[in-house]
Amino acid sequence: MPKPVFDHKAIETTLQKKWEDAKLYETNLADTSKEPYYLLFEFPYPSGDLHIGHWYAYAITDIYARLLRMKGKNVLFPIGFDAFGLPAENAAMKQGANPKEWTLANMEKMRGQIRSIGASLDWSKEVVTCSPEYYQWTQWLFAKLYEHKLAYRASASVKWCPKDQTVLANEQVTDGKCERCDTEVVEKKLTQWFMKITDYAERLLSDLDELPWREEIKEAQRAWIGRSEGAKLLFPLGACTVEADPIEVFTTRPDTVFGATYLVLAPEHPLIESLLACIGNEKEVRAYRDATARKTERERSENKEKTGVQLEGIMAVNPATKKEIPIYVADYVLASYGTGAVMAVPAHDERDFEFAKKYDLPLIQVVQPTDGIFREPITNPNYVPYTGNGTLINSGKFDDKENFKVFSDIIEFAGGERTTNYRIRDWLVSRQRYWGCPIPIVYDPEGMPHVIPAEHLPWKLPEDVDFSPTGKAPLASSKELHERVERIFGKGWTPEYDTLDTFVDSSWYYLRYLDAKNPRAFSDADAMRAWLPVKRYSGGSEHTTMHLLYARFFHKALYDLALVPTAEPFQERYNRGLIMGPDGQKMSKRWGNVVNPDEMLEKYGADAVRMYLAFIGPYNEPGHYPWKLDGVEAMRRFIDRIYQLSERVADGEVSSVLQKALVKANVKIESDSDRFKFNTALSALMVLVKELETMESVPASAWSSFLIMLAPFAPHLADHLWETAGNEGSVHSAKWPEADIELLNEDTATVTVQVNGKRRGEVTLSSSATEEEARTAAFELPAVAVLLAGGEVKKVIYVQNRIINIVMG
RNA sequence: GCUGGAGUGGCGGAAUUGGUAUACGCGCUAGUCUUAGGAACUAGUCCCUCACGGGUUGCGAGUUCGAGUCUCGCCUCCAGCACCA
Repeated sequence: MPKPVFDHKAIETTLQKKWEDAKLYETNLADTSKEPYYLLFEFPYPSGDLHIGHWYAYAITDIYARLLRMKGKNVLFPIGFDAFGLPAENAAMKQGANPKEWTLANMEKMRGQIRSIGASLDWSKEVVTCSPEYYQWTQWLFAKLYEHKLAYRASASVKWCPKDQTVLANEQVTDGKCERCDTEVVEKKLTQWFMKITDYAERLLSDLDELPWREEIKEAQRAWIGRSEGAKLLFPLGACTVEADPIEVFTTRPDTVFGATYLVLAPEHPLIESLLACIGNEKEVRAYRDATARKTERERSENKEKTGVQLEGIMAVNPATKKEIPIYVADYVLASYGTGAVMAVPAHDERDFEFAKKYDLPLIQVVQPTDGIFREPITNPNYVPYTGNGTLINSGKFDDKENFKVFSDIIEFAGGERTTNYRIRDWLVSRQRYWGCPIPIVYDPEGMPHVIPAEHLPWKLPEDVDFSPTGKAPLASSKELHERVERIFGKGWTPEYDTLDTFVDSSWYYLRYLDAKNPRAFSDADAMRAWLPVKRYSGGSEHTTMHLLYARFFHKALYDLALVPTAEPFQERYNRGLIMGPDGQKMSKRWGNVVNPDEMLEKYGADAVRMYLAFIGPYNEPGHYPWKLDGVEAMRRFIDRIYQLSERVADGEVSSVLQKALVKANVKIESDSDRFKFNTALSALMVLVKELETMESVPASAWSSFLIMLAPFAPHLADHLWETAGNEGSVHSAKWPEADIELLNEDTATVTVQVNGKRRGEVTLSSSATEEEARTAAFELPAVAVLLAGGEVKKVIYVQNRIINIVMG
């Protein structure tokens, strides 16, 4: 007779409908009788193709949501769509679709696919960033930031993606390429909208210390913010026919200023233009400037050989030595960092050394190493620049002092000031694309920007638009938008054509979940007080220096405007791993290794897919996991074994052995799940099932406890068996069994016996056995006795219930 | 190059945080059932050895009664940053 199997096709969708009809997962945010727990994952972009990775994101966090609910927490587990963005526009151009319709259709399709995995999501709070109900508040918040000078318009050299025909934020450029399409970016000087994230650099950095995030994530953010302490020093110009301010440099090594033998300006340094008139080699300098302007930053850094041109006929004065030193323009100095000018200390800086060698510039050693290690002297051709600490020489009155002890004194002596510099640049938020949130700004006839008053929000995205990207923002082609602006603001007024980067939309969506339908405010103050910060936030590693940084900035800015009650948005952060194709490669149509999620569900069922994903590895660290059918089949077997086990359920007493097994599983599932280690939690469940399988009949009460523990992992199977076992309601409304840890205290314990640290056997002792008793028992072991005869016992180490180690001479 | 994280069976990964290394699962081997199975079930499965034994957590040292876990040095992989002054 064939064994019965779990008929997932018939059962899973029926149960999902039942849960939804019962509104089982709609969280009452005002319910204060239970402790709130805000569990969040990064909301999806509606690309239209659901990836197994989506389920990995939702189904595995769902395990925890279900567990917490059964443990009596009021759990907020919401979902929405990050619905503005480029792919919609690209599809529009390719297939002639309308970006809005394309997006809405994809969302509808994905809602069904997401639902089919059986996650306990609260859809009633769904947030869609491209809906006017949402983006009016993105605009409102932008206006707030603008009023407080945290959003501003400025001309700057920015990164431009030639393929996507839009500017990009620095964070969206990896290795000189567009994050999205991998095209090499170029620099352009453009007037754009920025957010003043640099104002928050220090707090974004120092507040990391208090966050219980993985060091990896925190370090990546620290590196991105890139704080360095140093000084600003002024180098006045020598004789020159034009009146010019001193050249300001930033240095982290003011202690080496006596060794600065030349200055270098970045090719884009504004001073060069005003000096061109009084330098001897104007043509040459212009030519060099133009040549570097044509290169991308990447091309500049790839060129290992340093290049530059001296500004002839003009000198700067070293403020420490008062001596005149030459000035160069060279592209190894970046205009975007510090002051765009550096003092070169070739004796103690590798880059300056390289440049000085090429152009035969003088080296002055000012730091003498004191570590006693032999190094080539500076007069030797093999000299390598020494960048460490030591004793100062050739430094006037600072000679013989330790360099790091006189930092401040030297800065003062040279007339400079201490400063801190950050690598991070202001966040560029405007995009020359259609499918994004319109920037709520209009320009008066003089071209001055004005924020659009709140009564005109949502400032709607026009529909009569030519999407094709020409480098000019598509919104410029809208007749309706022009008419709207003139109608409301007057003749000669013009709209802002750029839209906001989607990362602006996603910087506050977790606030909107708390009051998703509110037409009067972006969120509810009481709800924010009760629910923020988000307790646990799960997402992808790729967002460490993008979304995660932006959202922290945005939140802090709102905090300063008293709009949110906490300084940080997310308490805990977990970066999830990646589900790869069966071949271990990233799933891609190009490799033909894309796993169709719907087929998996059809064949194995949602519970098997869920459990496979849970078991694949620890969820609290980002690994790369190939999708293996063998693994899914194993979970399918496990499900059927449980299903078959249900036929043995009968009335009866729960033995103490079984009781212990239940408690053990309970404790492990709880503690492992708290650490997002669902793989080991599930293994505890497997051990318990093995235990149950050894029994002729499974007592009904033990079976119910088991089903509750199974419920987070296999919600359909558990609820179905809960019902067939004759229980009331849904297993998902049941209470998690209280673990009686006392039961785990065994009367006896197996104690390992070691001689000189080597395992020689084990003895079973009462768990309260004294050292004396353990010793006696251990000495009686034949394997031990043999060794005892050959020597003298020097020491005995006894760890109760664990180990006894006999140390012999 | 700098910074951070990590190296455990054929594979994904366990190890109460210093106390029986390899849980759980995959794969593999043998068997049972079957006309057959790439189904299901049962048993075995770190390495060397017929065995007795011995060895094993990237490599080498150290601390300790005892080290996968702590310390130091090296190697390798992953990630972030990278001409950042």
